[in-house]
Order: sequence, then structure tokens, then C-alpha cells
Amino acid sequence: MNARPTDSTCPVARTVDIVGDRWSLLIIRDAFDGVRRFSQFQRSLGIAKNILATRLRHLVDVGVLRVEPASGGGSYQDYVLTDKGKDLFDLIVSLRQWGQDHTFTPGEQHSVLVDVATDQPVPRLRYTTPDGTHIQAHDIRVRKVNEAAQPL
Amino acid sequence: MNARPTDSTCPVARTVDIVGDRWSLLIIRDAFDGVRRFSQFQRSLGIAKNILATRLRHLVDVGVLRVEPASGGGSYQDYVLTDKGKDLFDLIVSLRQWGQDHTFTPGEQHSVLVDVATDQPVPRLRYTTPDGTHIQAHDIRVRKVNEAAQPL
DNA sequence: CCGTATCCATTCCGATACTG
DNA sequence: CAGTATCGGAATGGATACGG
Repeated sequence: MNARPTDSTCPVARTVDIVGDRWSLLIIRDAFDGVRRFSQFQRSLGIAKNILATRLRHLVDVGVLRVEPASGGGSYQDYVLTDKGKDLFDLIVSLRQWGQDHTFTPGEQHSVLVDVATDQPVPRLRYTTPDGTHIQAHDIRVRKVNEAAQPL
Repeated sequence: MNARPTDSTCPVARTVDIVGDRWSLLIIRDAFDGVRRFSQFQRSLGIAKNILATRLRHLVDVGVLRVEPASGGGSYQDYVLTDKGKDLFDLIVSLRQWGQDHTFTPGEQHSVLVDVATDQPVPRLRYTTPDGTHIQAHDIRVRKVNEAAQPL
């Protein structure tokens, strides 16, 4: 979708090449919120129909969305997240949490994540290792492919 | 930076409006990797100088980067992450992990996150609540601002 | 080395009109 | 309702030249 495919060995760059544009990210957000139909996406996003069609086709092509026969019994199709698409959940959460922290004034209202069972707001989510350690920027660095791995 | 500022009550949309474009995300990635100088960004990204200058200025304007007097003693300036910018760490991690999982063939090499202390690869990071519960897509939903909050 | 200014090609986007 | 086709304007991107 984007300009020059980065064909990089950096996973960040590859992800950005696939879903790193405004409309794709917002479509995926809506899909997580249960939006399935063409017209729903269009109203929610205020996007022109032609470019919505282009983006949906792209997201289907890359395996983030798939088309389903129909939900409301209509003669058309729904767009739903594949497993690959559902794995973008963490990405959407990251966008959401940063937005909550840095783009709203203290008293300003915004949508929130709630637990489906209790309907109570979800507390701040943090990235942790399997043993429960919270990982922050200064704990890690990136090792490029050409760097030697540390022997045990 | 982007087309129509979404002025939405959705934190995802606001974040996307600020840093949701290809170059900004890659610049931020590089900043986390220790890139500070104009020429370093340029070589790393293969980006034209004029648009690099535009993006850096934008990121400074929105408070993600700030300019520092100079690092190498030169007469110019460095671009470093502010605290607000460092909070984008989780977002970059999300992009990276999804890219690792879904854009590489099994044997294909890519850069990896390593622990700064041990130089060992970091295990997969998961979003958890403060009490250690791992949260996935089906555990939550989005409550819009106009929905009533659940009374206790 | 660090940008800014200019030019040009390409892409993107939105509005509209049209088809099944 | 769910798209496709077309068109014009705007933004983006790259190359180059220039100045601090």
C-alpha cells in the first residue's frame, strides 16, 4: 500500500508498510469495535467510498480482514478480522493508551476500554514478560541481524 | 500532519492523527535505537532531506521529540525523545511483535529485542493488568462516551 | 554537516455520477 | 446497499541546488 516497500529486516518497518497508514488503522480499530459492513465503516470514518473500497480490498489481500458471506442475511458480505488481524489488538491498545495519556486534557471525555464481564473500565495495561516483569524502553535495545548473538 | 484532524473522542484516532504516518513511526523507531542526528536519520531511512526536515519539525512541534544543543560538540543539534515520545515505546513494540509474527518466513532473519543487561533476546511481551492478568481482544470492549457507565 | 527552497512526478483523497 | 469509474485538487515524495 505504501510508497516504497521497505523490504527491511526490521519488523517495525514491515508492519508499517502493511498497516501503517491512517485509514487502515482506523478501519482495524472499527473492526475490533464490531463494525462489519461497508456502510458502517463509511459512516464511522467519513471516508469516500472509493478509497474505503481500496483499503478494504488491501486489508483482505494482506490477510488482516476476510470477507464473510453475510451477517444480516443480506445479499452482500461482511468484513471481519482474521486471526492475523486480531493479533493487531496490542497495536490498537498501544495507540489508545498513548492517546488517552497525551491527547486529552484532564477533564476531557473519551471512550474507554471496559471488561466485557464486569463492564468496569480496564486498568492501564503494561507489557510484561511471561514471568511478570514490566519492560520499559531503557531495559532493552535492538540487536541488528548482522550483530553477533551473545554466546551463553 | 494528516489530512483531516479527526477531533474525535477516540484516543486511537487522535494518536493516528499525530504519529500515524509511515515516516513518523520509522523516525520514532530510530530514535529508540539511539539515532540522534539529521544525517543518521537520513541514511537509515533513505528519506529525502526536505521531508525529513518537515517530519522532524512536526515531531518536535507535537512534543514527541525535542532538540538538544549538540552531542558530538558540533555546532548543530540532536533530536531526542521527550518523555511523551518515550511513552510511544509500547507502540513500537506492538509494531515489532506483529511484524515478527506475521511478516517473516520461518527461517528468515530479523533484528530482535535484547535485554541490555544480559544481551539475551527478550521473550514475547504481553499486555497485562497490574495484577498480572493477560488481556486479549475478547476480554474487552469499547464504551463510547455517550454510553452510561455501569453503576457499582 | 544541517538544513531550506524549488521543481516535478506520483499518489492520495474526496465528490460525484453510475451500475447491479 | 455495495461497490466501480472518473476527475480535479491537494498533499507527498524524491532530486537537486543553494546557503548557514
